[in-house]
Amino acid sequence: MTVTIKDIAKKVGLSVTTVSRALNDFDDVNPATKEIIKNAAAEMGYSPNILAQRFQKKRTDTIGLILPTFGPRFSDPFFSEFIAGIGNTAAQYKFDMLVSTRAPGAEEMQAYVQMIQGRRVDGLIIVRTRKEDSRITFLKDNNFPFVSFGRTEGKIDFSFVDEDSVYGMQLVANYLHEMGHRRIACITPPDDFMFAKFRFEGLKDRLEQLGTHLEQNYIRMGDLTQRSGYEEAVKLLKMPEPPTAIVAFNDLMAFGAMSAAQDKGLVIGKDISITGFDDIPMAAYSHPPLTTVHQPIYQIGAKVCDLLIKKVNNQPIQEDQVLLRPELIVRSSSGPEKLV
Amino acid sequence: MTVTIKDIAKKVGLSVTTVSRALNDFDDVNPATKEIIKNAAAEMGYSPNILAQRFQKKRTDTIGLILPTFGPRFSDPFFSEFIAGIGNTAAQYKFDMLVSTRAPGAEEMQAYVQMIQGRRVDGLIIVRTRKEDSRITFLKDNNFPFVSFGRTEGKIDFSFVDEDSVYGMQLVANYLHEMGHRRIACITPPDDFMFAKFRFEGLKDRLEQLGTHLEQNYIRMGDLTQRSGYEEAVKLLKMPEPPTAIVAFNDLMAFGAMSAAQDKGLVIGKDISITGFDDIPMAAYSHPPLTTVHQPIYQIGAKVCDLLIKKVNNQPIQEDQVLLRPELIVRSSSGPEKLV
DNA sequence: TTGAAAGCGCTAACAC
DNA sequence: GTGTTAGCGCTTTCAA
Repeated sequence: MTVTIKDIAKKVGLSVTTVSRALNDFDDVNPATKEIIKNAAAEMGYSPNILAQRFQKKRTDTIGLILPTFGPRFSDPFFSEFIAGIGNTAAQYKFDMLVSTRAPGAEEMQAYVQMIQGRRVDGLIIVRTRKEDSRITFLKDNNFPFVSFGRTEGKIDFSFVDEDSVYGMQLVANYLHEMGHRRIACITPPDDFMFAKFRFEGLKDRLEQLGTHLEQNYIRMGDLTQRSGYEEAVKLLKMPEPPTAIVAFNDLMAFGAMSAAQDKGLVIGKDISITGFDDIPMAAYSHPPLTTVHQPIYQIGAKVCDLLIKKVNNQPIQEDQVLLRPELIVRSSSGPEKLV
Repeated sequence: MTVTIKDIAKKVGLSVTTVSRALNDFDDVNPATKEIIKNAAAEMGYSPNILAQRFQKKRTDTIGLILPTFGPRFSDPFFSEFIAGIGNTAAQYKFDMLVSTRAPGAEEMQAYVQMIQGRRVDGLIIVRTRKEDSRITFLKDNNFPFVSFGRTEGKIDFSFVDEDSVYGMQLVANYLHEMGHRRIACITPPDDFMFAKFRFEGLKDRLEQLGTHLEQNYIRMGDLTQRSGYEEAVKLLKMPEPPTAIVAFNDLMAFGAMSAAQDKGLVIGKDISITGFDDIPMAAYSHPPLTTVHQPIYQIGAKVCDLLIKKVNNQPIQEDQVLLRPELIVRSSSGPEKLV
């Protein structure tokens, strides 16, 4: 039998109310009484029934995260770090984190519906925003607290943390152009991902400002996995006039592209330049180390979580739309242009 | 105002009891009545208050997972896939998944204490078991349902799913020996990880059976990250008589070791053989593709979750100690011995 | 087949 | 400073 405040009340000969207030450190309880109660509680091994507390307070002290997955082998180092950022922050606030995994689509939306109508969580975190994001529309319509990692198309009237991908890609464009590259290809994810759009814009527009055109057949679409980076790079390298630089829109695809180039016997950083985006820990230890745009994923996770919990708690928030400036990390997967 | 069964009862002119039973599909309710109630519920947009249900039933319908992390950059592709396996299975059972991230140690144990004494979850999943695993001792002592991915030292009287790492490493040993390798090094994680112990045993014992000795200074300790694989490999390659094969105990460290070898100008698979363990998706797309032992992480996650939920639900379980036979995947990071 | 009533463990008006 | 009382929304005896 677990011990309840009623048991404590009986033991110390006080009412449950007093016990409750003492345990919650209300200041209208006699310090002496408070101590008696607390001692008794400790002695009896009392710990509150969280289910009862939550039910009573209509609060779950839990935030939710629904990870969009593709296929069964969902293996993205990006997410584990993001989760760590959220999880550790949540723990500081004594919040729990509920995680679901769903492929984008109907089932995913259903998970959102369940989460909010069952009030399983007090707030939600959205990742990998899309141009028209039905998740966000839904949460706004239902007036449910959420913070997203990423923005959407159109007016943005919600809290988010995002990296300035446009700027990040401008750095890449500047860099490659400076290195003499003109035949530049890219591998993007499907462009309804908002970050894909920003990254593409940043790259294309800046290149054009610099007088270089991003050719249509140099634009390939992948799905963020290493495999697709490999496959698209193979196609690019088979072209009669292959690119001298490949800009992958995330590190995983960049790794795949590197493999493809190496399979062709090319020396990366010399014969061809390849860049990534994200700077996952692995990027520093690939062969060769990857030139990429750094994204502080852990900190972003922490910030998103912080904003959300403050929101849920009705704490004041100074800034609820955070745009971070990324940084280009030049490593040896890139270098001066060399026409093959 | 959210709608409750009381509201429905009022509307249809029946008691809350009947409404409750109808909604839960009890068969002692007149089918006609049942339909009326269900229609009303749907019409009014009723959805049960999960908090109340849970409180009442003393069940959370939630399973917990506390991920052991090291340092802030916790980026292990292994875990995202494992989480997906658990999450998708949990969803089928309509269970939620609570995830915490803690560095091993005091804080971690505290998280376990909180989880179980607050009854935040109905059951827990343990990952990366250690030789003497205080988490497992604790859960057993408290008679709390759990299933682990991995075993411990000594008598194992709890449910687990594990891969037969001993066997997996025997495959590696056989293979390398057959390829002519005699100077074989390995990079293990700290050996209080149970899987490290098994993998080490499998490698060492089999090699000895084959007449090859695993030399003491060829045994390096890493921390499962790419970085440490790199660093330890650098040391190995600097030795007067470097190994002709490096057996990394997970893929991430193998990748790091590959980088180190490549930095030295070695051609992997020719000048030196490097093998991993896990077969994360990336292993097939590294350069060169990694020879490794396949571990069906997604399925393991799914199985662990399945066992745990069955246990929590008191459903019959045919086999609660599952040992899977791994498979060696030979790719091009390894080949015949070549003395440098 | 249906309803009345109790209670899960906790918090919070309100009164004393 | 402390106690009385009600109630959160639901399930579940038990009786009708």
